[in-house]
Amino acid sequence: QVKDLAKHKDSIYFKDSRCIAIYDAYPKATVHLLVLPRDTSLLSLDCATPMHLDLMQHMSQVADRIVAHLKAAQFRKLSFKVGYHAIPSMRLLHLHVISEDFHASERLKHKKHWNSFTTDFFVPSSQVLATLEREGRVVMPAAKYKALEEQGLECPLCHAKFPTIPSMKKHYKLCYDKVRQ
DNA sequence: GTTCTAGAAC
DNA sequence: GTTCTAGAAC
Repeated sequence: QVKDLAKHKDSIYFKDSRCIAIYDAYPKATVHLLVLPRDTSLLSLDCATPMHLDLMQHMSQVADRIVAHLKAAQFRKLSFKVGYHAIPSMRLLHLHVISEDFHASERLKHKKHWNSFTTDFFVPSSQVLATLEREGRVVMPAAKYKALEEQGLECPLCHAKFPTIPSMKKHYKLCYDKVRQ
């Protein structure tokens, strides 16, 4: 909820005239930040118009600069994703900046959590911008994305399937380290 | 988001 | 018996 942003007061990572980056209160990986527009009339991807392209491109650039900054400093071993949830949990547009070590967070507890960051439910910022530029709007079909959110657990690296979150995370830690070495 | 719990899976 | 999930209630 928008009111919950109040509790982020002490967790501002970056701020400029058009957007603000905060630490997610429930990080689903080692690093999990949100980039929010300061223009709170932009509530979701549904209401994004070509008028918002400039702002959303700026948010994307800020996210990319944050990733570069993190990788240059203490998180040089991590890789990151920058994107939007197709069906967001919070009202007010927010762009996720998240490291891909999803096995590392105790906050990632449920299948929906896993699927929301490892499947196409997570839509890269670049893809959203390209769609908005080409089509003038961003449509997220509810049925398609609900299905992605509810699907069985699958490793995004090797596509192996697992029945439970603990087994999924245990595998992913190994798979992630293997891909990385 | 959290806690609680029934029932499935192991 | 223990682990885990999903759904309800908050």
